[in-house]
Amino acid sequence: MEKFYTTTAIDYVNGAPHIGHAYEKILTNVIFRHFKQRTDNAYMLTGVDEHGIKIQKTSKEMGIEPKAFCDMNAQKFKEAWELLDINYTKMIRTTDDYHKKSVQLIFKKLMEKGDIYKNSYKGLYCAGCEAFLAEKDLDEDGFCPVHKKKPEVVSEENYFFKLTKYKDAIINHIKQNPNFIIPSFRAKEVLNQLENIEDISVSRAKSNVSWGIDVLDDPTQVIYVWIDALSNYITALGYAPDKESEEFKKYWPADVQVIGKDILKFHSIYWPAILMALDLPLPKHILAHGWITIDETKMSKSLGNVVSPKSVMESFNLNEPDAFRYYMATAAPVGKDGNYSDDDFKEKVNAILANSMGNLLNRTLSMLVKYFDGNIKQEFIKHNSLFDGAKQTIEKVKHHFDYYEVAEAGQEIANLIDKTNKYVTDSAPWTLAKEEKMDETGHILYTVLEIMCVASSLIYPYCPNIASKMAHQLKYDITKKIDDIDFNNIKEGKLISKEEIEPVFLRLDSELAKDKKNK
RNA sequence: CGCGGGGUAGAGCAGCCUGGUAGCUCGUCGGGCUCAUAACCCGGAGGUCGUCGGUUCAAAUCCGGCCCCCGCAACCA
Repeated sequence: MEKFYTTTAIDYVNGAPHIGHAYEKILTNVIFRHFKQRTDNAYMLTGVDEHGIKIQKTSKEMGIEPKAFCDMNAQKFKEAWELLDINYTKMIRTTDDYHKKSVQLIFKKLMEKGDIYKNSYKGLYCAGCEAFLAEKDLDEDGFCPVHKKKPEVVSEENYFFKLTKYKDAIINHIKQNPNFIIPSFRAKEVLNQLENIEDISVSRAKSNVSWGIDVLDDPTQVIYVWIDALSNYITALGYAPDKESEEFKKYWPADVQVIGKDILKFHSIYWPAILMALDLPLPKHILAHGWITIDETKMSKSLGNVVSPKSVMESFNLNEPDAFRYYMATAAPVGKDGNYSDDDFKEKVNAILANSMGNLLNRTLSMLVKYFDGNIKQEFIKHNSLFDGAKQTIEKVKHHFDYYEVAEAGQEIANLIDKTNKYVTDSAPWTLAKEEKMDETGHILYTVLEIMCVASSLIYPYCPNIASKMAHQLKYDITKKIDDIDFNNIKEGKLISKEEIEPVFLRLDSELAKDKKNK
């Protein structure tokens, strides 16, 4: 694999990041970290969307400059991703100078090409929606159903993008590339939507919306969200119509662009059309993920059930995000909705990260110390048929990631751990040790430790801190590429002492359990 | 007839494309083990796979009707 480029949607910085924003970033980051194990040239882009009427309004209400308001909120997103160990390559802000400049040139190029034209638009405008509404969208009273206000009749000179020109090409592309949209059932939805598309308005009168990127040579107009926000995926790499950067040439087209199902239309219709108009190749895959509900209820500000990643970490006293990352990444099969609840979170991470995986390493290392003072002897080191199974697990995990099945890949890893736990119990090394069959005992422990090296590599994208702690106790090089994983990691000699053994992940209720015992 | 997704053990889900003894995780009950983070392993109980009908030697799986939930339908991740 030569390179891997993945992107997230850019978040609108009108508020603070919540669990939904976090879900997408974690999902993308797990994918990114996996592919980093397969190529040295992996790139993950994330970012924030900062223009538009809502930010203009909110900042005005707060009495500060829009840019200052954006700075403040962009920082919150940045901090949240740090907290979650999202090691993105770059975070773009649509207020960045290089982005604004490129967007202006992109707009200009599309105009010169004749794909953008000026037209007068008269319609019912809802300020809350920041959009023109059709008659059929209004309720019985002629009000905007979302904002319960009567839209104003506004006539505006706008620039329009000839979306319809690319309609057939996009339909063909989707039909000829069944994996372009993941999951595939969403492709049907998009094809239906394509039947009814019209040219889209890509600018706003500056008198209405001033907080945005100016149209070159037309001081009355500001570039609207489509071209501004969607272009981030290429401007971040240094693309401009007059000059394609080395980075752009290296990474574009994107391998997978991760987005929420709500913005699929824009990413599978508008975005491809813009790329076609620029004579650029389309991304290989658009991955539309589902929603994370909270206790089976859709998260919304009005319900007051918005959960922030920070609060989850705090309520469980977590000082590293691994458990949260693992839970989020495996919360739902690819493209489907998942649910978050405190109980389920605790249950799941305890079962897999502590009881199965953490405990397996712990019990094995403890025995190695107890029976061999932490030493691996030459006689222990020989092939075991479990290695063949582990090799298959690696292939299965890779295969799942090829289709961005992050939760499914996680399940494969859990299966490997379970199988190994069973192997330990079935072969009962503690009994063999009593019978003084020491070579046999040692071989069993050695086998498990080799498997744990593989497990640490595989779990690394989900839980980088836990995996690193595992690797440390195994003296294993966690930076190893996935295709270089072999079963020659545990060497003859001293591996570990009693003091060095420590649980890699503690049960979330372990303190509680202790308290109960004391009573 | 707007479009789409779904209805499978107490809970959450997989299986459906490529029909052939109904599976996973958690919970629950019983047993085992004692190396380990009250952990780990084994076994049991629990489902007429929404419903009615069709195709077939055989249907959770294919086809049709109906009922019920949930999303989307110009920007809420």
